[in-house]
Parts: sequence; structure tokens; C-alpha cells
Amino acid sequence: MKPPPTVCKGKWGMREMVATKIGRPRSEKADTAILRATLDLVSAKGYRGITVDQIAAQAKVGKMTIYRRWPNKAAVVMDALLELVGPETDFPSVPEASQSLRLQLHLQVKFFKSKYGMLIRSLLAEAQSSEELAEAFRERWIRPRRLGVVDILKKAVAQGQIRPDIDFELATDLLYGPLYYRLLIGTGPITTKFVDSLYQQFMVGHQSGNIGLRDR
Amino acid sequence: MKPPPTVCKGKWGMREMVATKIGRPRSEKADTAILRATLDLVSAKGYRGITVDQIAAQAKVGKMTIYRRWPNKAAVVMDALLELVGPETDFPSVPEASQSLRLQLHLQVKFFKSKYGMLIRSLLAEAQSSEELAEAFRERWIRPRRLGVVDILKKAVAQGQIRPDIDFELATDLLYGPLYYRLLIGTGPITTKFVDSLYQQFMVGHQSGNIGLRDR
DNA sequence: ATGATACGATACCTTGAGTATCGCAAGTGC
DNA sequence: GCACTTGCGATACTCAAGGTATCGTATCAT
Repeated sequence: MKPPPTVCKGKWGMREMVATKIGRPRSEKADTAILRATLDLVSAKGYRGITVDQIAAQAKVGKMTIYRRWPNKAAVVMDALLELVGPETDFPSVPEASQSLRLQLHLQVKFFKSKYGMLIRSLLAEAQSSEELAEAFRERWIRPRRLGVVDILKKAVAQGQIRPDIDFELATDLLYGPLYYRLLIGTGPITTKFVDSLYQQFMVGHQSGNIGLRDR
Repeated sequence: MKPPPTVCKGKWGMREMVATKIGRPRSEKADTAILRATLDLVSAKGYRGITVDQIAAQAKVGKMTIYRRWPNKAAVVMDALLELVGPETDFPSVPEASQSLRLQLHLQVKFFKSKYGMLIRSLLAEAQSSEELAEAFRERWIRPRRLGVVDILKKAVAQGQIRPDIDFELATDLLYGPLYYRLLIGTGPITTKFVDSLYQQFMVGHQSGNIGLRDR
């Protein structure tokens, strides 16, 4: 009847239980083994292509050890993404902000084409049927990255490369919407040429000097 | 041992069995009842929120009657979308092609915000784990609509509203990528203002007279 | 009427997420 | 040392849902 001392119920953030002082401590090794196995399996076969039992097996861990840390399968995958993905898509440090933006778009392409692309696709798919996951994905994955974009756009404005009347939210959608579109729908490959043209079109519309629709 | 005379195996297109001349004919009523029930249920509760048994119950039909026509749940939903969606998002007939494009974007917004938006989200989500469904979705939903976009863009070029050096595929991604992005990720609402700004930015980059990036 | 197929209903199979429990391991406090 | 508490791997289990099989009946062509 009594629930196990520490079970993760309904929490989507990383397993952040209050560290109890008594009893056997959590195994740090198990944590990383689970996340590692999850990352490998999901990126290889996709979210629906694997089972929690497979994760447990590959991590050499009991299934309960997983559910003691995360409330469900999606939460594990989410944390696998957040914990193991380093600064692959950080904005490169170059003097010109607009160039940093352009280079970051290329990093984003590389990221989407890597095995991590499957993680994004999987989570986004699952998020369509779980408002809870959708919320977590927006807050923990999308939002921080969008803040980074706005940040660099503001620098570009300050450096006079982009018009000051820019709508930052819209601009972010214009830049990354087409990338996610191709990632999810697959109408065309996400190529270097594609992202170059994307950037180019964006700058035509936003750089200083182009005021807007010309008179006709 | 012998399989039922006519069962739908692996076919994703609409139930298009060769009309056998003998035996009891397929009930046309059942077809529409199933599609109708599917549409109503999925748009209300989402793909994962309903079961095939519920569809059968609401359509007052045996479950086998469904699986005799479609190979799986996703295929039913796909056909429900394609069969019951009329020309809601056709390009309005107005003299200026660029205006037709603008008006169609507004129709698209209305469509995404209607109950059909849930169908698109659902199918796209499921398609992430089924290359077969992804293919069907691209060919039967995305592609025809993209052809319509390219068509109207060509008219706009012919009418001198858009530069002739436009990349049609890229342009389509630029226009609809951000819409799908918001539909699926939900970073912001899909408003009239949003789509107006989207169109405006697009035209700044593509209308005749703006040649490209200015010198710096 | 006969033969073939579709029908609704129901029981069934299978897979996989999530739970419960058992005996053992690894810590803390005395 | 010893009791106490919690985590561990393993295993068995529950349950929901997609998909299949079958039964008796209904509806067509000939």
C-alpha cells in the first residue's frame, strides 16, 4: 500500500528529488547509463521503434530504476536530449552578428541531419498528443534557443546590419520555421544551399536600407 | 485459413477494391459513416485520444467493416481528411495573383485554427514513426497544395508582381514553414496579424524591384 | 434457390507502457 | 558490530489499444 520512498510522479524536469540523507543513495552511474542508452536507441530507431524494456536492457538496469527517476518514456527522451546535447548549436563568436546568425543556421542544419534530428522529430510528434510534453518541449528546448536568436538579432540591429523596426518573434519564425518544416515533412533535403538561400532571403527583407514594400 | 474475400492490405489510397460482381456489395453508407465519425472524433480529441472501437461504435459499424476498407487507423484518418475537406483552402479568384496568395494564406490560417488543424497535427505526428504514412501525407496532402502555390507564384511572376528569379520551392517553404511551425510547436498564436506580417516580409524579399542584398 | 460476399457483434491475440513485489545491496546512525 | 532506510536488478503482473478471427445473418447476381 505504501508507495516506494522516492518515485518520480508527474515531474518533467530532470530527476531532482530532494537528496534523502538516509538509505542507499541513487546510483549516478545508472542515470548516465539510462540517458546514454536512450539517446543511442532513439536516435537509431526512433521513439516508437524502441521500448522502455530495451532501454533498461541496454543500460543494464531494472525498469523500475528508470521509472523511479522519470514519470514516463517521453520524459526520459527529453532529458536525454537536454543532458547530452552540448553547445552544438550555440552561436559562433564572430565580430558581425549577422554572420554569427548565418553560421548558426548552418550548425542547425548539421544538427538536424545528425542523429539528434530524430530526437527532435520524435519529441515533437509525441508532443502533439500530450500538452504536458508540449509545454516541456517549448519551455526547455525551444524557448532557450529562441532567446538566443533574439539576442543575436538585437546585436545585429545594434551593429546596423538589421533594421531596428524588426519583429523579433516573427523573424525567429521566419528563420527556423522552414527548417523545422523540412525536418518534419521532408518535402526536400535540408542542404547548405537551402539554408544559404533562406538566410539571403531573410536579409533582403530585414537588412538596413530596405525600408519595406516599395510603392507601386 | 482462407482470408476474407476482400480485405485491405497495405493499401493507403482510398478503399479502391476492384468491384466484385458477385456477393453482397459494399455499403456506401458505412463508408461515409466511418469517415464522418473519424473526422468528428479525431478533431475533437486528437488521434491518440480515440480508439478504433470508438470510431466503429459512433459509426454504428463493426470494427471489421473498417479494417476491410483501410489497412490501419492512420489510413482512415488520412482519408477522412482528404474526402471530407472541400476547397476550403483553394486560392481565391482575384485579378492580382499576389493578392490571391495573400488571401489564401488567411484561408490557411482559418483552416489550421478550425477543427481540421487537429487532423493535420495528428497525421504529421504519426508520420514521424511511419515512413509509409509520411509518404502518403506528402503525396496526397502536401504535394497538391504546394503545386497550387507554385502555380499562383508563376502567375504573380507573369503579372510582374514578383521577381522572375524566384526559387519556387524555397518560396513555398518560406511561406508555409512558419505556419506549420506555429501549428506544431505552438510558440505563438496563428493570428491574422502574424500571417499579414509573414506575407509582407515575403513580398519585401520577392517583389519586382528589390534585386537582392544591397552592397555594403 | 444457391452461391458468394458484406455485415454487426464478439471474442481473441499481441505489444508495450507502467506498476508491484521480492530478495539483496549500500548507505546512515548508534 | 547492528538496526534501519532506501535503491537496486529481476520478474511477474495489469491494462489499454491496434489488429485478427469467426459466427450467424443480410444482400446481392444468376
